[in-house]
Amino acid sequence: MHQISAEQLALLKVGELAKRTGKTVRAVHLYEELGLLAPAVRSKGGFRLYHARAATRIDWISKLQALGFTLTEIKAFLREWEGSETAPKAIARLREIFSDKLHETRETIAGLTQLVTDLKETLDYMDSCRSCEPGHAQHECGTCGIHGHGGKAPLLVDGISKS
Amino acid sequence: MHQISAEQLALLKVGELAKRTGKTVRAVHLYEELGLLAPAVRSKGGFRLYHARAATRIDWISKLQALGFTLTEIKAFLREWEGSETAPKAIARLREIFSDKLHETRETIAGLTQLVTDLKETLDYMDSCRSCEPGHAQHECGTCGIHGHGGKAPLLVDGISKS
DNA sequence: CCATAATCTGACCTATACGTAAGGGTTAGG
DNA sequence: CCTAACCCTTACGTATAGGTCAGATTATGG
Repeated sequence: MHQISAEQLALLKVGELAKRTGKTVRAVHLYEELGLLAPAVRSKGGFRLYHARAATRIDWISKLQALGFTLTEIKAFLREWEGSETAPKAIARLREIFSDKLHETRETIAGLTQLVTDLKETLDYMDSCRSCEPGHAQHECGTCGIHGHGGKAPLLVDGISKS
Repeated sequence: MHQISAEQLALLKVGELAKRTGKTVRAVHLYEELGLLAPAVRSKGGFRLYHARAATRIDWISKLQALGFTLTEIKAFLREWEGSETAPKAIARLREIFSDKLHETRETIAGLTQLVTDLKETLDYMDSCRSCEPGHAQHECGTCGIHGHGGKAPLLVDGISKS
């Protein structure tokens, strides 16, 4: 009698799990090697079998990665979590980590926002290059006198000319 | 007569250049290996001597890196630039690259902004854990019933519990 | 002339997150 | 039973951006 439980019916093979999470099989294997994720069971033939929650775990990993955490750091969170005796302690630690990352991410956004401004200025500057005559050689850029702004090119343009 | 020109007086040794740009000497060396930057001259003993514009070049590199370009890509820009015959062509190409990156950066910011929202929600959720009794074990998180929101924990919290 | 700080070249090391190939079982369906 | 599609383990490869010696040479102020 080879009974199959409802549990087992819901189990996913690694390829399925990968597809659902947008990762590759190799990535899932890696997460396991690093101790971030383990299959619920193995088939008698050795296939990894996961239940649906594994996808949640992987989505979680992905989100942390997007926040800039490395897999090694993520592993550390898990170990800390597992090592915590009480819930309040565990949550407090996690809160601290997330709170720090929140600030960090805001700074990152601020930095990128500044870069967006720089890019826009740079594009504007380059737009005035449209009145440049095709006869000019590229190494003459910066000496054309076309640009009104006191001739000062933005760093993103200035940096490329003659070292 | 060992005359020293005004030009030479202004030259920087690699350590100086590094300090001014916030990079390490090794990084400057690397940029040279990759063809991103070259010293104006060498001292008779072989020391690299740069003029001030080298700092501009390095700042430019740093900015591009912050935008997510790799050194290899940056090198490609330089080669394209140098290979361009006319100024308009060269500028047009650069404009395209920057324009693309502008859009990409905006998307990156949007993504990070969403993550900031997620983090805030997650922190809020965790705040309600303060009423959690110390008696609770961390693996009980998610089953405490304290949190009002239909008990649904945010992914950033949910992902960490039992795989 | 001397000592100390800075530099030089060359070469191997590190960390991150997988990719890829090899050689060989396992599943599932027809 | 057979076969295609998957999966397994092992292990080396890749790209990025430097870090870190090591042994030798140069620059410089006293």
